[in-house]
Amino acid sequence: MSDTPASIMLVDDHPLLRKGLKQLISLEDGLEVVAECSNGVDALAKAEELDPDLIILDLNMQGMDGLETLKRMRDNGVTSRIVMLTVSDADEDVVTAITNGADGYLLKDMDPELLLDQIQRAIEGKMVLSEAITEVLATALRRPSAPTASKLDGLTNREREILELIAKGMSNKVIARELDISDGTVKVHVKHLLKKLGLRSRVEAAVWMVNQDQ
Amino acid sequence: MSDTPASIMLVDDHPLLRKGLKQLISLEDGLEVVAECSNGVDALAKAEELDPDLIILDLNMQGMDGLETLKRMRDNGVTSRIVMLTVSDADEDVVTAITNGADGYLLKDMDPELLLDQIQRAIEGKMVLSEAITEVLATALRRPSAPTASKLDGLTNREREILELIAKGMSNKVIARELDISDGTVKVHVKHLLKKLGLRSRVEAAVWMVNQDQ
DNA sequence: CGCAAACTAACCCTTTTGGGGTAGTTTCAG
DNA sequence: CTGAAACTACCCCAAAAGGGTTAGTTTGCG
Repeated sequence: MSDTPASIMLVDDHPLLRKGLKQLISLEDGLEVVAECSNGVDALAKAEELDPDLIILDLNMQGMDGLETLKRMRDNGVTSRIVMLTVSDADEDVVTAITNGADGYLLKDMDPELLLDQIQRAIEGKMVLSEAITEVLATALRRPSAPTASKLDGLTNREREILELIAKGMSNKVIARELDISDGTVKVHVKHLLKKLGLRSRVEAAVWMVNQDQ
Repeated sequence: MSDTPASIMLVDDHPLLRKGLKQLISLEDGLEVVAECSNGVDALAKAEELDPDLIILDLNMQGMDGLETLKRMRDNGVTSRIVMLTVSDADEDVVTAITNGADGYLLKDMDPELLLDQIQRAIEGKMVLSEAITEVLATALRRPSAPTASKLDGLTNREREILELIAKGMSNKVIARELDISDGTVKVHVKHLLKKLGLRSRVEAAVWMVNQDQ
């Protein structure tokens, strides 16, 4: 062990969870939480400013989500080890996270003691993955590239965004106002996303999407 | 204040969140966490055994969810005050929770200090609701439509049948062939069912329906 | 730098959708 | 028996959706 404690930054929009995590970490010698952020934007700034040893990053956040935050951090040259922390089930996001430079992917519902172990291991430079996750990753790697992460990945950000709005029942006009673009443009995106997904109408798209995220 | 501390039971399948909550509560005089459960089944047994003053119940749990647990507790004669705790946004579940006997509905992402206040108020016998929730409840009560009876019951058999096909993404023409009636007739049924459900398009209907049967 | 992709927007056109109406048949409760 | 409701089907019409094209701007990559 080194003489100075390892610095850890927490990014999660749930104050309670941050509190729990911080308290858990404080129990351990050699670990110190040097910053807490509740959103991606703050996290970006803090990460560059403090350059912590480890960043624990929530995947599901309001505004800029964890994956986006991760990507931007790496783009900005942040070299801290970054571990994604996420609720519940084995997401397909794990592949995206790893390819975008995450050093680990842990589930929030794991045993606290085990979580602490994993945090230690992450700081030591190892890649840490929850049990349930390793399988997902394994099967993902077994299939070299494509079929893993659903047809959603074939869509551009805008298309995915619009698909989500369609899945809320919105019309092109409403979506246009929501995104502040013309409804003609929305139609273009809808057209493209339908073609990419092999669907024939926005209704099919809505149903598909709603069933997609259970 | 009474002389013995108020007993609190935590039910949540996230150990971390339980930890954070427990730590938060321990800071407060007069409050004591007497039990923690990670699932609904355990919670049912513990609740009857310990009869705590307050049960804090996670809405989103694996297995038996919070609402089901709540209902069964009340069915079993548990008289503890029960406050639902849930992630993020203003669900419509709040109505179900309240009608099923919940004494409060709080969001996990609220400020910890405020949460503590609310817990105190709940123990004092008050109903506690997060800011965002009061609105939902208000609008829900403003429409005394049908608490449980679902708007589906207002539809005729044919309309319900067609709604289900819409929820599979089918167009009027396809539905017509499926049911062996003219597409003009399908349009009539769609028209009626949209009106009855207060929706503005088949997309909204599809989304509503898919979300309806989980 | 040059090129590809994404995003934007407009044009054209056909099909689909949804709202209004009338109207015939059947079925079922009062 | 009478009447209401459901189901059927058509009419008209305006709006929305979707498919095709062209085209300008920006962004990122080699």
